Amino acid sequence: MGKKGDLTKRHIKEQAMTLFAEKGFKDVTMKDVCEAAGLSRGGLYLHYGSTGQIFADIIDDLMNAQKDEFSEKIGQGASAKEILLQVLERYKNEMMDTKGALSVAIYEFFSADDAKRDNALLRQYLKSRSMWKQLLEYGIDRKEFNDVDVDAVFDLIVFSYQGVRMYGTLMAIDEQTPERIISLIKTILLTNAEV
Amino acid sequence: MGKKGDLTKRHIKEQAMTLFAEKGFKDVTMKDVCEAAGLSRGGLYLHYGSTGQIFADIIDDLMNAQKDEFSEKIGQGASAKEILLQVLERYKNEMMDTKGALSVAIYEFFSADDAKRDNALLRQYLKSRSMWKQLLEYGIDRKEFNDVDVDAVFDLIVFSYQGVRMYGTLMAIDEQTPERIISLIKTILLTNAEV
Amino acid sequence: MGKKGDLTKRHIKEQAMTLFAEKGFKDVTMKDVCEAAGLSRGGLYLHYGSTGQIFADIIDDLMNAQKDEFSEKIGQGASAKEILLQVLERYKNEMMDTKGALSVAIYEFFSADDAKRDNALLRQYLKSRSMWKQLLEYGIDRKEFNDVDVDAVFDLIVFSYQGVRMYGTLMAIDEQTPERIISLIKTILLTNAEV
Amino acid sequence: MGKKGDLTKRHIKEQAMTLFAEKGFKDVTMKDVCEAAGLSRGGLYLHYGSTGQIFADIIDDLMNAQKDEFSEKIGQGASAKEILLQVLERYKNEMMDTKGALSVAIYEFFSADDAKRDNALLRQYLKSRSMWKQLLEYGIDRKEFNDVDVDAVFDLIVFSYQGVRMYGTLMAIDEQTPERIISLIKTILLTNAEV
DNA sequence: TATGAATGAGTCTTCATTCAT
DNA sequence: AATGAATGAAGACTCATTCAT
Repeated sequence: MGKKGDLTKRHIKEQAMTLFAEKGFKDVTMKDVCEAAGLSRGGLYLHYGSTGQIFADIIDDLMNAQKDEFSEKIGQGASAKEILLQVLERYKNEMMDTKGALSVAIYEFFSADDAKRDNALLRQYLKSRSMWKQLLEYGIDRKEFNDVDVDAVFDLIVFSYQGVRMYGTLMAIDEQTPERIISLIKTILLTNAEV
Repeated sequence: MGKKGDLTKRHIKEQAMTLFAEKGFKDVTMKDVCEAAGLSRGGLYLHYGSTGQIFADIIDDLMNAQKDEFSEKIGQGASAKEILLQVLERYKNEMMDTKGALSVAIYEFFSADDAKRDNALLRQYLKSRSMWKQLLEYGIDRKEFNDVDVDAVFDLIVFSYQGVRMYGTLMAIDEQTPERIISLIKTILLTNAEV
Repeated sequence: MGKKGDLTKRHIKEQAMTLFAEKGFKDVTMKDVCEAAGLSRGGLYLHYGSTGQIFADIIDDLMNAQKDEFSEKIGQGASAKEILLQVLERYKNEMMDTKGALSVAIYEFFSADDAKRDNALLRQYLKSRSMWKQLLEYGIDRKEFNDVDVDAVFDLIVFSYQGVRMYGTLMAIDEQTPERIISLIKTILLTNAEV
Repeated sequence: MGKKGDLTKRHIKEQAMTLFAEKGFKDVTMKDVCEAAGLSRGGLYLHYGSTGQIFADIIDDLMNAQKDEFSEKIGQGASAKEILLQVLERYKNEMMDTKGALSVAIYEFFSADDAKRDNALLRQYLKSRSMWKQLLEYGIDRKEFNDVDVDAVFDLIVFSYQGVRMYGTLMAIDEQTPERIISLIKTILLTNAEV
């Protein structure tokens, strides 16, 4: 527990994350990581054999860090609308945070090699879907949300969100865009969308 | 016009396009293109100095090939709903066409280097936006569409479309997803969406 | 026929052969060959992808260069004893030529990797065997040689020859050794070995 | 004597021997030995500074283990022919034992570097020679062996033996070969070789 | 004694790019 | 226009070796 090697690994991941955020996945070399982490060639290879391993480790950490943000609140009988407004607010901010880190890298990483694409992303998507469905059904039950096609709304939310995030790294997206998308989603869900 | 060099260039672009579709942008080398095009090193360099030039040329061709599909029909007084259903049908098919070519490469190309992101994508986005706004306003005018926030609906359509296309290259997306998204968009726009 | 590339290849093989003779197979690096041949890194890789390929090519050349030295003379009805004495004389000289080139390298090369050992050496051995058997049987027929076990004598000749060549590269072998071995072989074969 | 360090050294040598037998000398790295011996890098270096040291140590052990197998029997007035047949039987078995360990490694080790070839092999050769000469002269004295050139016969025996052992690691040698060679040697030595 | 993290040198390998023909 | 040999730089990867603990 907590050996020296683990510290170094964490340090490598932190430095590498910055690089991935800046340059995407494919343009980061082991040499880059060495220099960023202040490690020698051999020193880095002691811990990771490729940028792919580093990236996969980072992704793993991120995914494990993500928890179900809805369940607890639903358990406490919170208002579905409140929960929704909160998460949409967060989504909006993330959509606007263009440099927001890893989307480019993730895209390159998972598109690189069939071996990688297997699971991680899909698992993440499914997890997110089950969370959202729970919320949406909860809201519909409580008559807080309109009686929509839960799957459709989820797909619309998640893919428009991802679309904006990705295109935001490629071109200057109008600041109003996230705003507008979020509003429209509210309109779809909330009966009296006096947002 | 129509010199031999242009023929060779076209041939190079065709072969390179296949490579870009397979491997994305960053992983295609000039060497790859040489081999694919059956040209010698020197021969290729006579026409293009880098994969970036080839790709930019390809993108250019694609964008120039895209014409305003709505204007004409609107001019002829066609039904807004009909126009909408047609284009959404096309979008749906494109969303399902996973290998559908260049999205990965485009993403890598435009995310690569600030110099490149200039505006090609943005121009494309704006062009698309003005086309859609024209259609949407036309439909609202004719009472065929609900009285929605035109900009918001456009953003929702285009970014959810792009989101699906991109994620479709990263993971196995449920075949129903494009279906559902398109239906939901219809619901938003069409008063009696008995789709 | 006779392109520039072939000239370069020959040049590479010549320079590499010197290196292999000096250092054996495993200690010669592609870098060594580059420098010896006066070629750049990339230049060498244009022609050969590994020292193994170079070595295999050299071995191939050597084996193809080797011709049946007995057949013709036998066809001319030459004296078996004369043919024998000539070839044994050559063997003796080769046994004494310690630096004599590639034995170390050959040993390392063929012992390296099961894939390589398959054939080349065995084929060479079998070719040599059939040549020798022809000579020995010819000599026995003509009553010039004693009525020996042809296979046994061949094995004794070839393996003692190889044993001396190999050990000669490892330690200082008595100059008389080849002499003695050759004489003994003559005694075995020739009825009145007043050699 | 008999310290813990000696135990570790013996353990290292045993594990390394396996590696040398498998891969020859040049391809075994200190890292390999670490892993095989279950030692850390630093731990191994405490005992040996290079694979050369380990190998030299192993060779030393082997040579010291070799004792004069003839003297004693000769002293007891045993039959020369019996002694001969026994040792030739052993040689035959060793020739057939292809994986029989260290010949490749020995060859690479002693051919590697002039510094190493000093004399270990030569000493071994001379020791073996004096043993054999003693036996051969003993047999000739007792009229059990033909009156051969003792040095010549020794060289023939030892080098054909070594030749077979070495080539046996490079190519598939006919199982009959050792048989035939040994028989022929008996024929040379024994008057009535009704073997 | 022993550990294992870290260093740095050496080699491999692949390309973008040039140039004589 | 086109060829393809050649260059040289960049990055990958592996070890021998050291050293703080």
